[in-house]
Amino acid sequence: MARNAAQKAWFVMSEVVRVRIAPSPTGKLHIGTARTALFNYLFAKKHEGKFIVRMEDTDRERSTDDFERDILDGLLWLGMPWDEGPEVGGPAEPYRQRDRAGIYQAFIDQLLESKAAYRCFCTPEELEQERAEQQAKKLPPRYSGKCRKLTADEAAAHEQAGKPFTVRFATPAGKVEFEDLIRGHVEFDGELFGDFVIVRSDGTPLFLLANVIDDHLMEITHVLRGEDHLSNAGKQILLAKALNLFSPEFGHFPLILNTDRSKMSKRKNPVAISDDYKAKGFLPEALVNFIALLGWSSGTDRELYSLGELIDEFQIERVGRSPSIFDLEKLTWMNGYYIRHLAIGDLANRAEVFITNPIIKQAALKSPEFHLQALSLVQERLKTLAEVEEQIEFFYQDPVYETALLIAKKSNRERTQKALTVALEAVGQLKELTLEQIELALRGAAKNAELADGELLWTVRVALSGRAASPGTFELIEVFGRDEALKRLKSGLKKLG
RNA sequence: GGUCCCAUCGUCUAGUGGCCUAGGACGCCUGGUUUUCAUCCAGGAAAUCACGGGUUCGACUCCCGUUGGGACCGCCA
Repeated sequence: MARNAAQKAWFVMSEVVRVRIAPSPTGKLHIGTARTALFNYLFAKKHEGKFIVRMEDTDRERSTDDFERDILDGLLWLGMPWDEGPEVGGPAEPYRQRDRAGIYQAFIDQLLESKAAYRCFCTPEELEQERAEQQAKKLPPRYSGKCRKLTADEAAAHEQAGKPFTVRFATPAGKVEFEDLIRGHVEFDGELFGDFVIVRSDGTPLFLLANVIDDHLMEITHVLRGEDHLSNAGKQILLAKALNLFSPEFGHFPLILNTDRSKMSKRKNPVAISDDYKAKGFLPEALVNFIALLGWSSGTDRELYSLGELIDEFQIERVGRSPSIFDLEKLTWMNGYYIRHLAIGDLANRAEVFITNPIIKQAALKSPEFHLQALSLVQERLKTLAEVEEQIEFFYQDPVYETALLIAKKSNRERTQKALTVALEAVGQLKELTLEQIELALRGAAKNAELADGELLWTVRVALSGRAASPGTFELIEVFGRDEALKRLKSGLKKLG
């Protein structure tokens, strides 16, 4: 636990920016947490500083290893590896609060000794009742400060009797003020905080306290987090002062909202990066780009940025103060944009996990060239990777469709039969299967048979794909090759009777 | 109930006193390219800048108030 001299010296000398993201593993990586992480990451990289992850798992009841795994994997997936934190270590090890349990006691003792904090013997039931009464009287729910008035003897007697106690901060009266990087001058009246609990009856510190101590020990220079922590900053500044510690700079981002303008929540929105976005076929590039725009803008008309470009352009002063609603439609558009701009091999790699049909999987493995060609034909119509399988299915399996679909809008059965017949002939006679030759042959065939181009091309396309909407006729023939194309045209003709 | 925060097209936003009869993006509509869909291109509708008062020669921009919305007030973080 003790840092060696070299590390200590390094800390003292460092003037670099050190920021942290402090998630509690009580749920999967949340959109809001991801955005806070991103802004911290961008801020750190922009200033050539360190991005640190600290797991705040003091809530043992709700914290799980699975959630921690999900959060860490999510950060990595989004492209934000941490310089210090779980699994990579660092000079301020350990980076999980459950492993730091021994660190906090000295600080708690210091607070108790200096009378900046006191033991509270009130039971949860008493407190709950007190709160209920205050609520009923429409008074602000705050601790009465009852145990603060206990004499040393009374407190000792309670302790002697083995009564469980929490530790409360004796919040000093007076103003707390600070300059928030995003909100500007902020001030609170200390009295309004009440004497909040900083240590549980089991002796473990609460977030408010552990946070301050760890930020100090980890030499955090800037605390950048959601606006829901704004009043906590006031409490933590007070706490730091009582402990004789410097407070970091603070910056509080506006919240991300549900459509009904309440704080974005699991109930009303898909918020889990892993389950709701990664698993649904969203690209990390799109998510990062989109999330960055929730609250931040460059001041120009530009909206498309890679992570690297974001690092170059990001300025904390350009983060806005008003909350934003998460717009899934725009994210989806952006995702499609990023998919369209993927190199085809890259698309294939990323789409792989979304292809579950064993027939397609095997065939793709067997002839990767064909697979790549099929993918490139559907690439521009994908909004998410999850749509890949449905889109390329007909390349691998005989198309299933209603006979009527073969007949183009302004055509009829006879003309369609004719179209298929002459198309069959034209494709059969094709010397080389280039887009140009295919088009020439098909259009020529239509002309000779006195058919509109559209009549013929539509039915050929449907015979090949089985779909009302699909990639173009010429492209399909080129990718399928003569034999497969012929086979499908024949089966189409047969359907027509 | 208290404290704090926020307020420009449906949504994300630009705008820091005159360049704004408010710009961009998503979505929506129309047209073009085209065998279909998608892409792409061109165009359009869409914000009395929440409201009311000031300050100023001049306010989306500054000040005050009102209204609306939100966050926080836990032995959660």
